[in-house]
Amino acid sequence: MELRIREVAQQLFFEQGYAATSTTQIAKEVGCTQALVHYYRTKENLFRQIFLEQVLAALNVIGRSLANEESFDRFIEQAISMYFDSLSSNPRLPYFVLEELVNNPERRKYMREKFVKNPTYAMLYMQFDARLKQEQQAGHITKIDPFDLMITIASLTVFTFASLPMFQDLLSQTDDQVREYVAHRKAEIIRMVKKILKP
Amino acid sequence: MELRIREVAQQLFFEQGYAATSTTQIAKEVGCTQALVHYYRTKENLFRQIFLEQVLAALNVIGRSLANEESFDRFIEQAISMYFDSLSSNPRLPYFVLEELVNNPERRKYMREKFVKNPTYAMLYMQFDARLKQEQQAGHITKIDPFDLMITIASLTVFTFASLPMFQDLLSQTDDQVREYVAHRKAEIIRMVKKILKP
DNA sequence: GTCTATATGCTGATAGAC
DNA sequence: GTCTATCAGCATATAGAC
Repeated sequence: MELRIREVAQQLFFEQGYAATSTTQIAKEVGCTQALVHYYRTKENLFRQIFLEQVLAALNVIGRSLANEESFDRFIEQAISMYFDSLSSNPRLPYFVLEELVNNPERRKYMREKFVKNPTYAMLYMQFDARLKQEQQAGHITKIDPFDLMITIASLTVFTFASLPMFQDLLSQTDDQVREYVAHRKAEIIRMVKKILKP
Repeated sequence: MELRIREVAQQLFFEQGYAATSTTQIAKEVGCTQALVHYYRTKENLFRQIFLEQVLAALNVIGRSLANEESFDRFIEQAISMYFDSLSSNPRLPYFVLEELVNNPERRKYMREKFVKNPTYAMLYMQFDARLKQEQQAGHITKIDPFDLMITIASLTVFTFASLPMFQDLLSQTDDQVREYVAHRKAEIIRMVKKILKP
């Protein structure tokens, strides 16, 4: 049952956020009593495990894309493409992470300890930085700050997924139209980032 | 007192979101009883008035920027610049609107009725579309879908402000550093959008 | 208009039987 | 491990005195 609680909790946290999801609701969907959700851990503990796992998975995708040794254009294309694809089965993740980090200073602190100060993840950024400098010196791309590039790609990707429910409802789109829209934005973002990077 | 309740409520809704803000907290900060917050209206009613007012103000800024008759580059520059400046005194607004629209299907429905189906705002988009087509035909900019351009600018702008608390805490930035970062992103976004639009 | 007092419901969490 | 029963706290909202 522990696994089922985690699965259901994850889905509900994704869909509604932490504050809007009650342990009672989790229990109801799992089909157990509310007390059982608390037997293992507190709500905050349950959340943290799920949150951490998801962020790690996302960072993993980014990490793997950095291993790409082809041309920089291909690298950018693949990195954005991989990220889009991994999010297509998890479209609520970007908004979920954004929401919890924006609303909860405690979690930002937790993330700083866990990731920013962690050599493994600091290294990811160093690799990205090094690769970018190398391509600049070879004249393949224009001079650009690695942090700026990172934020730009994150902005375009995260917003695409975070605004999906808005987009769907405001413009009365069907599920198929939404899928098409995401595919279109993926291609468009790749195209734009490449253009931005042109010398 | 009615005005003070609205002012305080607005600030708290901005900072914490709708769900996390209680009428008790509003009353405490106003300095009146909790019952008084309910004398005029329900919490949802109070929220809607504030929400509507803020979205209208934001749309107004966008509307005014469209009136710019100078070169398209100047127009883009001014539009983004105006939006950034108006948000600098209201940095929580983009996240606030995003959060409430993502989390609440009722409010998306409300927004669709209020804005998408409203000729005044449909016209804003038509104006933008017309201007873009005109500049394309004159060969000043590359061919681009107006909706794509809109979403791209929104992504870059909204994410800059929405991620501000994250950015500040994760990288331990001072308030001055944050201001500098926002100014930097503003310039960078203008530069990128111009480059994307180059023929 | 602003108050006190209170209704009603939901929350997270715990104690303790089996 | 899973249950029942129950707690204390906080939420929104309302009734009614002044």
